[in-house]
Amino acid sequence: MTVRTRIAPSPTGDPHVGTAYVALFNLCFARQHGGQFILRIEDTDQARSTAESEQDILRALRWLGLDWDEGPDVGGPHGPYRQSERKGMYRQYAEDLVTAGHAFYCFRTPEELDAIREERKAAGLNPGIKGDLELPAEEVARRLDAGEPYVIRMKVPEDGVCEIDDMLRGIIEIDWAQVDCQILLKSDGMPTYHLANVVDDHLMGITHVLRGEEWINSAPKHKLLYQYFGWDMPQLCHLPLLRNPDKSKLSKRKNPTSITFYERMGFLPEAVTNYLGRMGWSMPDEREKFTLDEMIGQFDIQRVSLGGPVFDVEKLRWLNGQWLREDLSEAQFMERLRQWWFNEDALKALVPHVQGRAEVFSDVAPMAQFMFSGMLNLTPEDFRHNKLDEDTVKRVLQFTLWKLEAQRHWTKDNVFADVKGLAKAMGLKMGDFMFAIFVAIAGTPNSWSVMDSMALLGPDMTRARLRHALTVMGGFSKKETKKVEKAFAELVAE
RNA sequence: GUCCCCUUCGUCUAGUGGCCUAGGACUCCGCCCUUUCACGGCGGCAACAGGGGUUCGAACCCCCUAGGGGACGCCA
Repeated sequence: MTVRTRIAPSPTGDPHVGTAYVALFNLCFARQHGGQFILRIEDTDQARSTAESEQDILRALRWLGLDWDEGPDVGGPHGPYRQSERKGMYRQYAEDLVTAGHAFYCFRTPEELDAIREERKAAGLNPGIKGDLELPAEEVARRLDAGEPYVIRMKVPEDGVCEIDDMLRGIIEIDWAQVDCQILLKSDGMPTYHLANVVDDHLMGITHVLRGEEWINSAPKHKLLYQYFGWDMPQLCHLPLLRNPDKSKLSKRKNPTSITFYERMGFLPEAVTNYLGRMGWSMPDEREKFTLDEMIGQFDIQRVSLGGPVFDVEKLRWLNGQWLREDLSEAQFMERLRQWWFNEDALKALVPHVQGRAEVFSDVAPMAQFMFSGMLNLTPEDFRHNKLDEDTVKRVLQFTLWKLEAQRHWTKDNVFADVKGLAKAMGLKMGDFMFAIFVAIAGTPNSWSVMDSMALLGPDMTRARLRHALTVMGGFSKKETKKVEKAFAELVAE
């Protein structure tokens, strides 16, 4: 048995707890059955997937103790999508399907497709693309010769029902009419997820796939591809999605979702993994605290409950407290604390800032406390400024947050450039602009360079504090948000 | 809009037809321990979405309704 977790870097590059969640269950399932657990990082969209963001995910999983087996295509820049020689391989598979009559060349432009989707939506149909995309053979040949850009799409039955066998949900029926003629090969010659997914899983001998519920609707495409190729299909299992407190799919706007945030916050990896294991799953004896090995030992996929669990940071904190108290000796506690943020390097980075400001050592802890804190205790009054009104202060915080969310290379210089650019675009003096940022990050406007603080605190904690500040300020109403988003777009465009 | 998935305390969950007067955990409240706080101990509040079936018997099986979520990209 070989089980794989497929990992795609998130658009922001943060290692997402949802990724770890799926990985955990794949790992437990594989280990429980004495099988292999393989990781594969894949993304055909080079713009959002960098070698760095891939490494960040691997590092986060390793931190959580989710060790994987070395498979033929283990993560990193060596993932199958990345290898140019394999680009040709995917093309070959796609063209084989064309030859066999299971796929066809399509020359429609994005504009034409949009029009078709609009039309279908207006007619009350699902907007998926179906049929009438295929051209007569001569026309295809003519356009191919003319060098027109094209994609390869798979053919899909017009009607009938596709049965998907899910390990937890039983048979799921989906009408073929709901399934569109999925693009297999993009016009740049890269495979889409759907093609690469099936080809890779087959080549790697994957027997079981545990993935998020969001994939249920594309399962028919995958099943059909297996049939077209004449390959055995892996067993599918769709896990529930982690949720925000408002029940929507877990997202960073409403919850900290980055694994590195929890690391920076001072959670123990054992506790985080333990907590993820309690999401939609329970030990037969219902105990709350257990190690990864204990979970593997007792693992039974049938004990997964299907309701989407709400990720509750409160309970995670409690569980972490249990680990801290019950599983660490004093020596171990001290050592973990050191490792966390009282290590040589972290303290060394602080010295240049505190040495010039302190008169006695007892000044150090008060002025540096925000470096060792999670969310700061702030009130709206803390943000009152003698020149800027409340709305402007909120905009400063919001714009900075948005700007920094897009920042993928977290260095002092880059952060500085982002902030300075914004201040200029808003027509504010640096000093006035920075006020709110200081309060949000350091809790007071009287601190050392907030750029240094942000660089030291890292992207996760910085963004979290900006979000927290915005929450303290009461945020924006729905209507305001629209206006503010527009203003930001104009600002950035200039 | 179309389709798919889901539904036990506010939250995480136990429960696979009688063991259910529905159990545990987080949160909250009270009491105890304690020079304070925390930890710990004890106790309390709090749920089977609604309606129909099937059955001697339903949280559990079936149907309908409602609610929530997801998918509908040259993203994954």
